[in-house]
Amino acid sequence: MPPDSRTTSPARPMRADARRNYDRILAAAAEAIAEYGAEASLEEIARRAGVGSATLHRHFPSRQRLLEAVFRDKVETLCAAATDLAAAPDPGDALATWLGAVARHAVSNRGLAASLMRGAHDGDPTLGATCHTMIINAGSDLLARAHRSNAVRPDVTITDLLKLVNAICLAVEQEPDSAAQADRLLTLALTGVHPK
Amino acid sequence: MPPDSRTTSPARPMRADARRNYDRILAAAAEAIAEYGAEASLEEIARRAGVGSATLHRHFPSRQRLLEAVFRDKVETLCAAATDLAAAPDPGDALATWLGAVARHAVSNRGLAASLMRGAHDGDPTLGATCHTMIINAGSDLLARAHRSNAVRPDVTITDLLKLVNAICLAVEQEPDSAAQADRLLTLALTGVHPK
DNA sequence: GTACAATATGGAGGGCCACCCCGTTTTGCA
DNA sequence: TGCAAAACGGGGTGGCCCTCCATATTGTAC
Repeated sequence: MPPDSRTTSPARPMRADARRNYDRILAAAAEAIAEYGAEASLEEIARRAGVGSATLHRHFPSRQRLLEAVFRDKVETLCAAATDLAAAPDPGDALATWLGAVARHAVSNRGLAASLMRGAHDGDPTLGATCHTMIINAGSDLLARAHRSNAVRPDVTITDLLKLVNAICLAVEQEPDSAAQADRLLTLALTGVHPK
Repeated sequence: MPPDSRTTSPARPMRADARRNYDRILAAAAEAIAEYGAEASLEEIARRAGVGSATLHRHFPSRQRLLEAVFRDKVETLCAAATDLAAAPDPGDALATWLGAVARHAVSNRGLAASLMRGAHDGDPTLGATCHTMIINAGSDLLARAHRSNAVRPDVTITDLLKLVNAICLAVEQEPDSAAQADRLLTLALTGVHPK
């Protein structure tokens, strides 16, 4: 969803060339991030997109903005999954399943975890719908249900859980078998280290 | 412990000027890392130490090497703590206490967590005594005792636990109340999310 | 179809960085 | 005290992020 669509009220529609470049940059960024992670060189992205670096910076004033644009649809998928799982019979299982899905996405999209974790307190509180807040909103309902059914300790917050998930993903990101490791550690963290 | 001490067999002792610069760089690095974290500029460190950047690079061929030298004594403190705790009455508590200490150190020394996590698989398997392996060795005994007393599930490894601790520290590193957050999340991860 | 103002572009350049080359200086031993 | 070996560091290279501004493109009003 480029920031064009005339749903966003006061902003004029993008000019054709602007939109074309916006899309190219996004595609190049997705490619580069998959290859190098969230720290991919912005100049390299501009080069791949065939635009000048100034154009990249005009469309995306910060790396964080670019990451959010790249990951937006993945995040929307996760939010949709949360909505689906809200109807599952066991609220505790539903929450755990969803957290697992978050971990899987974060692991298979290098940089997503880092992107999800930031955005809360560095700059741009003007931008309402960051990946960070979208995910938190999506998870909140799932956690509320789990709380109500007493599947989760009342003092545990959604921020706690997401921080844990993202921390784990960040930590295993460059291991060879990161998906398995993330799953293993997440399960460990959710169930604790004690036997049984 | 600069790599001088004539205990290390085949290497000649360092020349006086080399050793002086080595120490200066180390002090400047500790200062800069405390101020800016593990990503502190190497040129800035050389500048503070009053040496040329080439000298810094000669003594520490990679950032990782420098970090390890800076954190070595902190890591040794942690290893000593592990030895002490090996005599504690409750092996499960001892392990938890030690992991808490690791977390506290990692949080109060920006960059330590990242440093502890790397070193396993990127480059330089020649260098035997990295922070990483030192910590793992220290924790292994504690975990073995905990396993024997059935305080920890048998499939949990020390690598799991340390990865968890470091992941948490990495994640909360730039929050304002990182120490409290790290402690909270670590407890959560060790005990699980379920009530009671 | 044309003219023109608004909009978008990108190359060049500044400031910062990691890392390396190599002529010069310092050290320690004989 | 002489001198080879060891260490030093200024300066160069190339990469990065980001900004300025002269130029080119676009959409629209006529």
